[in-house]
Amino acid sequence: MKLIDIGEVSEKAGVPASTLRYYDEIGLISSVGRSGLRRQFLPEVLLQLTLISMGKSAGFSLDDIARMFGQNGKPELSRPELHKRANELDQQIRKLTALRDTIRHTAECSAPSHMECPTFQRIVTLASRKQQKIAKRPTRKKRPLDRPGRTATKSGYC
Amino acid sequence: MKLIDIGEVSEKAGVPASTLRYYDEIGLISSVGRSGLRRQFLPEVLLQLTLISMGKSAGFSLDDIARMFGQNGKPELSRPELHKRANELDQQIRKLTALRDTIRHTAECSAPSHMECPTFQRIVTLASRKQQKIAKRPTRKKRPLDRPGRTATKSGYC
DNA sequence: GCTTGACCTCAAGTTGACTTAAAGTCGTAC
DNA sequence: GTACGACTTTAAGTCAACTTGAGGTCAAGC
Repeated sequence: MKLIDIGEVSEKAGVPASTLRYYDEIGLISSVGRSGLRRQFLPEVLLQLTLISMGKSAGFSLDDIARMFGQNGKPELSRPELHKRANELDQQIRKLTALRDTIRHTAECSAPSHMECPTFQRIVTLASRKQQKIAKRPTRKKRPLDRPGRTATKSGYC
Repeated sequence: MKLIDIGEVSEKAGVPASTLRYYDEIGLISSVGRSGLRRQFLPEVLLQLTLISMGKSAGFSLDDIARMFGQNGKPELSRPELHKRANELDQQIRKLTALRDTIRHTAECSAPSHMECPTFQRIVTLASRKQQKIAKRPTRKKRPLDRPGRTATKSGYC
């Protein structure tokens, strides 16, 4: 089993060595030895760092991440707890999708203030409504949010 | 135009009044008047707060959020910059989707350590690979990531 | 043997986003 | 007219996640 030292990990993962030291210190990753003073890691640490990066971009705390993928290799969280996390992620993905659509829309929309734009309002309120009730919403014919077709709107912007 | 005061905004948006004051102070939202000492807001502040919440859960800073949806109603960012933001969000959505699948998988997989599980590794590395090259990847028949069908894996876990 | 560069430790500093505390000010109900 | 409760201001405190700085150590190349 080949060990890689901190410099290489840092370079391959694109994570500063100081951060790796910090992660090691808090037990999020763990070095398996030293060569001289240099920390050495198992190759799988790269996979862990990918997970950490994904977790962070989802807004999880390092603590949460550690609990989800314990450095021993087994999650500390129970199966239902993990599923709960996954479902929360689903929620968040919907939020981000709405935000993306909103941003694309504001980039294109000619309304003087997007707050006045009905399409804009629709995307946002629709997204926030989804937060509350997921289960039973009437399935409708979808059309792309940022190009709402030919239906004229009151303001005429979109 | 009906004004709503800070208490009501706080309650309706589920945001502490102290936070609203803070947002007001840094110019992320703006109160339009006072009744006595109480800040009063236009109803559209609720929409703004929804946007702020979405932006935050995407990891944007309050500064970024302000720049994307300026309180005047017009974004400070240029069209291409907005599209760039939207594309970054697309990236992030993919990341979160991979993370969700990974979590669901670790919840179900029986491997003693998920680091050893080939399915796990596949989800994660696939996700991180997507970060680099988006444009030209060969389109393949998809199958759901966490139930990889009948193909036996080396370890036999998944 | 000496220098160099990449690491080390430990403590302290930084940043963003708030929260809390203390002391004050209104409008309303009694 | 006074007590109450919901607000106000300002300054200071908190928290996570790092980063920085100072001073030290080690292996390799000259």
